[in-house]
Amino acid sequence: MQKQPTIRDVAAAAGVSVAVVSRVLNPGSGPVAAATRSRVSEVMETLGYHPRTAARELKHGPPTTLGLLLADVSNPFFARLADQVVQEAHSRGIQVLLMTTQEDDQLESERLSTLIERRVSGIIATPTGNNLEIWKKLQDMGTDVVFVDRSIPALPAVDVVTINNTESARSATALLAAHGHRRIAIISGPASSTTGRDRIAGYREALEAAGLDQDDLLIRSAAFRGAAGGDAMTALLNLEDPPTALVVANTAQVTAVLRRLAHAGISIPDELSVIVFEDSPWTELMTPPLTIVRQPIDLLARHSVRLALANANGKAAGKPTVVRVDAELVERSSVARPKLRV
Amino acid sequence: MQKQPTIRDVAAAAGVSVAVVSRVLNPGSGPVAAATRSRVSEVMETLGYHPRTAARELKHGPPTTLGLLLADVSNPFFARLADQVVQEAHSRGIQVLLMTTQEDDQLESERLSTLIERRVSGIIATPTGNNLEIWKKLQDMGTDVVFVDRSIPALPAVDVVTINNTESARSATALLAAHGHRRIAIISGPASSTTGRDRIAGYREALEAAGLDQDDLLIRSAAFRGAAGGDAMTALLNLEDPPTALVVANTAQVTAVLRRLAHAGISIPDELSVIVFEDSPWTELMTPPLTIVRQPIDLLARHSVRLALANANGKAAGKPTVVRVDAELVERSSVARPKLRV
DNA sequence: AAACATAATGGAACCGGTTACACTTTTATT
DNA sequence: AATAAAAGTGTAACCGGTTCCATTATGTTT
Repeated sequence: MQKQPTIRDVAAAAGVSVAVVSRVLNPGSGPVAAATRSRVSEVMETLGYHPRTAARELKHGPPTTLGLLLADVSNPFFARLADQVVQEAHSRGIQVLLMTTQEDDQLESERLSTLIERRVSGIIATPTGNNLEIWKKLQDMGTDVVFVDRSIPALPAVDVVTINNTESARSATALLAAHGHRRIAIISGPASSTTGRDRIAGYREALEAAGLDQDDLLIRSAAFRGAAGGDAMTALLNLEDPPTALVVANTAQVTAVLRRLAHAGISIPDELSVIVFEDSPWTELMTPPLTIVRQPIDLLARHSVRLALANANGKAAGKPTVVRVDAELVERSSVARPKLRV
Repeated sequence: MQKQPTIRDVAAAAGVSVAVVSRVLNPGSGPVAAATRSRVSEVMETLGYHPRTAARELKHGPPTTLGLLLADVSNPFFARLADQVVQEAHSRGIQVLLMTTQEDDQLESERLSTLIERRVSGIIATPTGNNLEIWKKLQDMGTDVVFVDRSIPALPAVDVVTINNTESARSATALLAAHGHRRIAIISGPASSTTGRDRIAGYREALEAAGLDQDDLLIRSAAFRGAAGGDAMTALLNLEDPPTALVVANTAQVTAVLRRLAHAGISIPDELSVIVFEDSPWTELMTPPLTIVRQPIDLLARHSVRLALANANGKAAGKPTVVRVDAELVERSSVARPKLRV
């Protein structure tokens, strides 16, 4: 366990002052003679010198770290988002601190405290919906906050990057209606989430446009975590007049819903047409291949990183940006015309 | 954009010295009168004071950050690993810097440089297999390096946490042999990876134990990224004497292989029995539900974090620890007796 | 009440970089 | 050749915490 050389060690070994070494370290911060530069570089090499980030950040905390605060990373949607965010950040020389909330306010608040203490330049988050004061404080401090996938209406000043949830649910529902379905159900995220609300709104729009009756019994919310999706599915199956088609708009609950369907022996699409919000490669391998709503995760990531770094890069804090990217409806084989009732 | 209060602002406002404030900040570092403590705490609250991590780390870089260097996070195996590592780290008050290599030496080397500059206390990584000198240097510096899922034989001094790959592949192969299969194929990771090598070794052991002939044509390696798995599958199907059973031991290529099978119209398990190394909830939803090897990701994560923090917590650097956890063979319906050849 | 241990606090150096400013050389201008 | 401008380098302060050590207040023991 050798202790690391400092900038002064390098300066001494190269026979120059620390200022010169610093200039070699930060090209453009001042003139250095070519000969000196190469000598210093050489010394750094032989000494195995690496400047300490902590010390650098002390002077003027440079935008070198981003906080990525997600519900969890076991959900493939968030996993791919994390992957893309990390890649995008790396390509700009930025590091990513990954944190998870498990959808828990308290944990979220703790994570935010650490991010404050680290003085990260930006935060990309899927907010739980609470901790309003902390989010505000973060912005006051000049941190670039970007909400991705969801938003908090009570915080209109925050940049937001989401897919066009209303439109996605609308087109999925419309496709089912076009196939002749009249009893179309939706399982969505909790109504407390903007995601859930928007998708249900789109669903309603589609029903209305198709001239179909709305039945609140066909609208089910399922929490992001746990087995809520399965229970919602069971409830739908037990309805007096059960649905002939279903949109599973809560990404986190897709497999739980399908498991329940398999368990109940419901065949897709003969007994139930299904469209899911989920872009796993597995959806195509199912029997039958599932019709899906594909969310352009790479775009979400790219825009999020861009916004999270925007202010730090000097762009004055103007009005908040809202980016809404379109999802893609991929038709496969889980949607068919409804069977006539016996 | 208000500028943040410092410890001196707090000290001034509370009418005490910075030393006292620091002691309030770090309980146990020295005595503070109860009255003073509460007054200072109050001032910190009203001023909205948050100590800067960068400044704290400057004195004695405390073990507050872990580097997690994975191939990528879009792979569900790594995603869940990341999720568990983050949770485990958080429960100990440690933050996680997430980085990805895309299996690229060059990128790995760059990531490691940033981790060195940050003086992270520990690194959990799935190494590409190169950059030996950097890994060594990291250890010299006293960084706790833990390889997870894979290892580098040329670096025997590093802690390693993996599943028991040999045994996992052995038992999967043995199950197929027990069902009467004599032509059993395996698609595994590249032979350059310990994971790939160990699994093939286990496969061979099982064949030998069952008294079956070994045919190198039945052993296929597929790179971790890209479509290599599909090509390997095609090659197997085109064999003069194609296999009746298959172990897909390269987690990253499972869906690619299955896609090729679906495309070729091969029915499972009638024409081909299949066991995959993969624990996605989707495997159970397939037709038929797949027999899988389940890797105890939570254990991998827990041990990794423990080891990555071990030395930092004062435990002298002894001999390297190797943790090998057992995977679980979950029998479902993708394995059957082979059909008699016509 | 004297003597001493202990608690509470403050002053100032230090961690390892960056940077404003002063100073000394080169190089360019007329 | 004199002078101005530019290039190269060094000194020391600073960032915001932590911590050693000295000093003062409080409490205990005989």
